[in-house]
Amino acid sequence: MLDIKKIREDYEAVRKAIEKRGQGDFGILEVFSLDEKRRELLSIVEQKKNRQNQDSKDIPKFKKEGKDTTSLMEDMKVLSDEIKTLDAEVGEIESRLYEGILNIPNIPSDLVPVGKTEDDNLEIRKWGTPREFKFQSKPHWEIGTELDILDFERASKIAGARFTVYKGQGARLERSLINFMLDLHTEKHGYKEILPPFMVNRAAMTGTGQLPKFEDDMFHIPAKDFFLVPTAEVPVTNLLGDEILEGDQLPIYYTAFTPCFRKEAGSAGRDTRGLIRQHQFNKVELVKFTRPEDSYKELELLLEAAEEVLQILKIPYRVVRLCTGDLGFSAAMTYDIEVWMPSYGRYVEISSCSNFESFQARRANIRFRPEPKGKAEFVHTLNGSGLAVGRTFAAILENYQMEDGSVEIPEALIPYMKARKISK
RNA sequence: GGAGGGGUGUCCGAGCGGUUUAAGGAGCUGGUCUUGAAAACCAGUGAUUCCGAAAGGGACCGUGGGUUCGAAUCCCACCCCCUCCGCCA
Repeated sequence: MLDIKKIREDYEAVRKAIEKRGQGDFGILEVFSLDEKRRELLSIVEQKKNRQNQDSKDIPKFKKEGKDTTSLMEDMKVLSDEIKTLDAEVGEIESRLYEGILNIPNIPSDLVPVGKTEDDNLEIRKWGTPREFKFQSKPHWEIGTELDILDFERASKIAGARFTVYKGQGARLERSLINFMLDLHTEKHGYKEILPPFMVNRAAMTGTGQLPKFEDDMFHIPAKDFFLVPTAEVPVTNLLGDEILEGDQLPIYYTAFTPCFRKEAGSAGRDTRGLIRQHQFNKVELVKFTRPEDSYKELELLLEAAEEVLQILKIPYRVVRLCTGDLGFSAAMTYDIEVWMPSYGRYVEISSCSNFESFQARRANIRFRPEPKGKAEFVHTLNGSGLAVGRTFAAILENYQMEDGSVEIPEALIPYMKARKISK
């Protein structure tokens, strides 16, 4: 959520910045005029309320003095009705204003390149060299099926398309990756491990920006009006919602493993095979709460922590900075880490590391005191995948496949797997 | 799921239709006293939010509605916490 004061005072600049996303102005003018209308009505109704407050003190006083209060009460009735009408009008405007401002995306940072599609993203760096296969390499879904560690057919029998069953060493590899990532981030990078609920309420989903705009992408549990988490970002960021932190508590680093649930409503026909696009996938997430002045420095550190997973696993990747057209709704700036996927013959997103600045903090109401007794300010929130586990699994199968159909285990995972390779 | 109890300011806690601009206490800040500290005493004290340049005003007693001239206080719905029963890993 943007600061309404900023829209009010700096309307043109905000509108221009939003339009850099290339998807129109998101109704910012309506928000601007609703805000004006609201303040206009507010001063009228508050004046009337002041009079109501003053005059209603007379009633008990007069009654005590034995005076007749009938005519005063009749006047007050009229005033009261006026206030009710105006209050309803203000309420109506406020809810439209709130709805409107919730649907305006974040302002892209100046560091974000202006562009339309992912082709305009800025490559920052590459790590590792894609392996050249001396045999016909296979896509991970074939490797996994042949080794009987992935079972897509039975998954679709019990659930449907875009689900997977992991079996045997496959299940163990997935579990090993989760533990390896959590161990790395907690032991080396100073993140505190969180295991949150996998369902959250509407307020939490609104706090991080998934609602109201993207309700169709989420799995909803009508019985309790809960949503299955689309990413651990939602429960973990909202963990500190409606709190005022002390300045010396910052920065706060959290890491969490959760499954993630997404409808993938708009991606019918894309990545239908394999682990790349599933309704349910595992992810280890990194979340930070920082002082505003530190957030971009912290973003670099968060990105490096996520990159280190692939470095240790020795899988080639590159880092891109998303352009304005590819930037997510809530983000001010995002780096994607893209892993080399031989079956795709290109780099595929495996992590998205973003600085949301105060956009989520304002929605979720997460503040801190810069000085011990000072005025509370919004923190900056950041998060990134560290990493998407299913895609890491796929990348290992493809990048570590052997000619005989077996898969070598990356060195760092051997202690977790208690095996050096997966074979039939 | 059933039956009770409860959600009040930084904290504890009173209030159950109108001098409540939320009692009292703790804490915090300043002062008096003291060689210093503690204690005692005195004074101050919404770390909330909205409008406003300011003065000032509005809102806020779990959340949302309602009744009323007037609601922390009455009514309805919902959420959360506690105790007991049922069910269950």
